[in-house]
Amino acid sequence: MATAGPTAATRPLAYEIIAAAPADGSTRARLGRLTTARGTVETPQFMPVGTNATVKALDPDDLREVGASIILGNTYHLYLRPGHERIARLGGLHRFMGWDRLILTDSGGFQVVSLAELRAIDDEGATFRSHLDGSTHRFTPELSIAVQESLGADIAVALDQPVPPHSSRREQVAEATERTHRWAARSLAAHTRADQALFGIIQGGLEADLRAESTRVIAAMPFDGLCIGGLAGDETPEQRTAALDVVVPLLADDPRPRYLMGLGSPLDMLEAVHRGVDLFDSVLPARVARNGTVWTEEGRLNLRNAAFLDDPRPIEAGCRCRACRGFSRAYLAHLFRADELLAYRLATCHNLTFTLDFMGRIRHAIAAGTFPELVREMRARRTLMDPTERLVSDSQAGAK
RNA sequence: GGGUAGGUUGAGCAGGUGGUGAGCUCCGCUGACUGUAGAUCAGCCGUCAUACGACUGUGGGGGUUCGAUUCCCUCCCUGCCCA
Repeated sequence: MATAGPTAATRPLAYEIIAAAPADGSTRARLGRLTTARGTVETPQFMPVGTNATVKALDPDDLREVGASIILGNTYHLYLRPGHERIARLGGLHRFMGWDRLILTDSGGFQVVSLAELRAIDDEGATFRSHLDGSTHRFTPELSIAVQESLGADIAVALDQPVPPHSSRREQVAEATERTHRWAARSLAAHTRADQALFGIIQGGLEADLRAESTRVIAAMPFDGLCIGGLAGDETPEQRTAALDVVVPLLADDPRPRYLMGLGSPLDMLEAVHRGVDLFDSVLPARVARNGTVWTEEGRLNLRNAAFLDDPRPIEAGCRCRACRGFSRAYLAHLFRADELLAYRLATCHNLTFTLDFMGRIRHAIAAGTFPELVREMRARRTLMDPTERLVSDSQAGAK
């Protein structure tokens, strides 16, 4: 059992390792509990993304029902609209959106990259134009922290400069990673809210030595948690694994939670947990749901496919979600074709339930000491949850 | 019954005033989506072909012509107006 830092009692966040990775090296998966004044989060855990102060298509009751204990908010988007100062005046992000469990706000660093065409970046900060109205804005580590303190997230994240896994030269990776380090230090210096945790981001791209260096630099700083950035992009599974195999061993004796930013495919998360990751976030389950794809133990289903128009079965027999409790695949298929709003809500509820329950299975397996077996089982089944695999054939889908 | 405007690929349209009509939007079919500018995007959507391409197609029939969606005759169908 370890707790984050010698002053844990006064820290805004405590991380307790409930079950450490076994000494036999069969897996680096571990069970943990993250505690803040607002509540606790069992890890490994998945955080649904609620960019615009909402997890698209769901309300807070839905979120609690699917089992979310922490969600992600976005500094960049909320700063632009409706404005962090307005949210602060209205009582903070939790009150504004009616969510009383944990919120982690992303720093806006990812948008610096995803909005690359609009960007001018230097050591001081990142300048970009709003995607909403074209107005010019400048993010600095200090502003990102100030915005996140205004929003009142339970966990803030230091501004970083992510590097796309591919299409980047080593010098670019090195430059962005070093800048991320300087920004990390400035973020810590700018952070003032004692009731808010702050996570730092490890970069380094796919360069092993840069990853290692970034891990050492960020881990040496007094963050409450460590994010692993720059993955969950267009890297191969092998490259992602290699990066984690560089980062996590260097954190072996570090008691803080490890958060792999952006990963959301169940099997991808399983593999990352296997390599020692505790937290994840991704738009993937919610986005694919809105676009008609739902995840099941048997594989992926695209509810827009004609095969489901006469399928009376629920998305997944035995699933506890509200979609599976009350409706057939045929009904969902109809709702998607009719562009009915209920389709998005039900499909999102299902995929988030599936994802969060999947993480629950992972936690139970770790607690039971059977996680390596779960990994073997899932690898063997290679279900359609994996975006790269297709599990359900049309004939199966159309079975009566 | 008379007049008038029309019948174009599932639907709705564009186009074409004698010289090769497969163009658009829906619908439909399939795929993609991983720190959300995404209830979005991409491909296909007459027939055959993996593809290159080939063929067919402008309501039906007939005529004129080297050649007809276009000109002529006739029939059918639809909207509107008048009886």
